[in-house]
Amino acid sequence: MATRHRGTPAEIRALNAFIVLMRAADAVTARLTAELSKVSLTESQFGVLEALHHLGPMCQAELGRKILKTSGNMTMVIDNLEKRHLVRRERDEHDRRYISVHLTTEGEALIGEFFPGHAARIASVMGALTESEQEELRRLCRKLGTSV
Amino acid sequence: MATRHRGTPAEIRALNAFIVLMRAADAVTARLTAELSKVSLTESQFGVLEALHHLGPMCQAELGRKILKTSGNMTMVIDNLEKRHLVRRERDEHDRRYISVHLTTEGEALIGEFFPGHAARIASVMGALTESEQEELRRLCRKLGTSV
DNA sequence: GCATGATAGTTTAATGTTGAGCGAGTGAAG
DNA sequence: CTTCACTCGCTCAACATTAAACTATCATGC
Repeated sequence: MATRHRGTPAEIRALNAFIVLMRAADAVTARLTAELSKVSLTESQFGVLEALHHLGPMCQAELGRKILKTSGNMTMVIDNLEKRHLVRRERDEHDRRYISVHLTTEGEALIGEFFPGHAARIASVMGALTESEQEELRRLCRKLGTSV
Repeated sequence: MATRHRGTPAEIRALNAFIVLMRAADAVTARLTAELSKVSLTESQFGVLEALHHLGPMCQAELGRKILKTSGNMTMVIDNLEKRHLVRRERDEHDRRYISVHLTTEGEALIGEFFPGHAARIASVMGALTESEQEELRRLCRKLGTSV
């Protein structure tokens, strides 16, 4: 049989906290991804549309930095958005290395219609916690996220 | 310019809590994935090895339930582990639909050597929080995860 | 025995993801 | 001006991921 790993109580406590953190993040993500799939958007595609919607046109590299993806990845994600005419590529005239990505009218309509519901769903899910619990979760996660 | 979404204070609070939750989960995951890549293991591959190490041989469908992946996915992940001789497939004689997956000596050695450090790294990351903060995070995430 | 339905695993198409490397364009230092 | 370092976007190989269709196997009920 397998040899189990035995940890200290502190390690076991940390592992338990870690596991529920991951499960919670997965559960919320799964809930939101299910809604995204109804409009045939992946998480990355949504991230791009949302960034363009809220921040205006920007180049692929900057989009990649916003949604934490590599440049090779951005090429594919934007290719697929472009196929559906949700975004449009435009070569920068001043610095020809850059390609700024713009929402089309169609893309603007889609994200403008989808986002409010998306935000409401997040609020609904987080509503499982009280106001003070949400503030505490925010504090703990911020402490954790900035320490890594 | 883009039209910003305006939410209620409650919605904004929920969105902020949501964002830091996701960032924290991403940050911790990135930290662990970086270590996994040093032994050329993906998250899914590690999940399979860990499950086999701690729970003993089991079939692909059960492994898929453990690490929350589809059956089609398990075929590829286990294919890749098998290529590296870390696991071995064995057709069940009683019910020939099942294929039980076993760790090889090589696989057992790898996960047995890697796991303690993995657990220690999780403990180290979670150590950014005090003992009571970890307990509180666990409580909040459990409440959140089970309500979705 | 045989039809029916359920389950295990595989395959395929589409998308995502990374990492590495490549070619084009830019800017600065010499 | 030329070289050098850098950035940008693209390509490629490998692996991940899902959904759907498919095959093989088993169990149940007639």
